[in-house]
Amino acid sequence: MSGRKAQAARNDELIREAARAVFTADPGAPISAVAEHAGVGISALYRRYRSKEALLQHLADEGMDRYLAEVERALADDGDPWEAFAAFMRRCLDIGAGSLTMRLAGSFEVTEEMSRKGRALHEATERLLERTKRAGALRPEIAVGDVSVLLEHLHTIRIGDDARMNRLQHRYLALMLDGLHLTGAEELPGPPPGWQELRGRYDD
Amino acid sequence: MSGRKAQAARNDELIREAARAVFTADPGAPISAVAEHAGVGISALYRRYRSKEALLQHLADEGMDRYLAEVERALADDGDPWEAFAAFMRRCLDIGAGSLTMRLAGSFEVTEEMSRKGRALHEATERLLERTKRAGALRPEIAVGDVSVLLEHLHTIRIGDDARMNRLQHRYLALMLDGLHLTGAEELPGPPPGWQELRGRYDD
DNA sequence: GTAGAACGGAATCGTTCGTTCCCGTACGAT
DNA sequence: ATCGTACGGGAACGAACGATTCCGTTCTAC
Repeated sequence: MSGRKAQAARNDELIREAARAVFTADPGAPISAVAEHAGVGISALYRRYRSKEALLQHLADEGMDRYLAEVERALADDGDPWEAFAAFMRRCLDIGAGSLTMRLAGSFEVTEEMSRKGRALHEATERLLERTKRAGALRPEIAVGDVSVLLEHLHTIRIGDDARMNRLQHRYLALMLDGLHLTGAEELPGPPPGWQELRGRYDD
Repeated sequence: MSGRKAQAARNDELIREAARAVFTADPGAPISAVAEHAGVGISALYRRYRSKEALLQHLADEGMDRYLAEVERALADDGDPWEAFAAFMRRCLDIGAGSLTMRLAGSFEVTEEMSRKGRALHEATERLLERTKRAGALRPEIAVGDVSVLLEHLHTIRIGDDARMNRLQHRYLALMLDGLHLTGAEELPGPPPGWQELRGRYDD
């Protein structure tokens, strides 16, 4: 329980958590800010990740996994399709899923593995949207890219402390969900953002 | 028409325009990017503004004027109140009003004059919202702070070239307007962002 | 032709940040 | 209790970036 090994194990977690929090708040944050937030020294960080880029890759990869888990959880939900979708969006907002990866766009090399995950994730989201539309609960013109953009931008709302910020993010999510649920409304302008457009930002 | 004086006058405009474009795209952009975008040298810039901060102040101030002009134009519109409000939001989106000032938050000293304008602007927006609500066209829980946050964040959507970007911004504005127009919906969570909260970001 | 306003852009001077290095410390085997 | 060692803290180093200044050039007005 105690001892160097225990501290090391605790630090593993501490560092992952701090990195997620710090880079979500500010994708361009210095690595020293992560160490500080985690309450450890810089070398504890470099012992675990070769470089800042390696840490970012790890974070993005982990973020994709979390997001995928949420989509699958929503797909497994047999209740009201709209409520399942809305709950999915709310959870994504809380855990930062679906946005970290995109906010980090351009700051690291994209591995083949991540590309593959990205596609899988895209398809799973597509299935969720399809199901919700079939139930007549979601505007038919909404595409996967819309979900990405919406989640990503909800996370950029950063006012007040963490609790207040979360509350405000949910306020605007609620507003958008109301808009998304409006199946009878006039069609939205412009085509939704496509796969290419969103991925394009990684290749700066 | 030609000559140094003419070029100087042209540069005045060129520089203002470039600064607006560049800092709207990236509030942290280097000053050399503005010069480059304007097609002038750096000294042309420093001849007009004492420092970067002075330029930012000028820009923010100008942005407030533009925003105020839009609110007043909307208040002067005697047609359908909802349509007047929606058109107001669309115009703000196009001219970058209501967002530049906030995106620059923290990067310069706020003058007393700007504080005063800020309050005036807040009150004018309040009147516009009130009128729209009285017509039963806007959710009653929407506050001025909501409009600020919404406009500000719509501008952070930056995908593709300028034309595409603008189109996407309008796509999400349309979605939100549908949400805002929904007077019968369940109340949004959390209190709206207040004057203090929004201004607080200037004092970093 | 010459003084002087405006320029363009290179040089300067800080600052910031990723990464490396060195040292102190506490664990755990003897 | 003690020594070897792995680990973490944080100062030091060097590169990159960007605001500001400086200097030589150009073009206008007289």
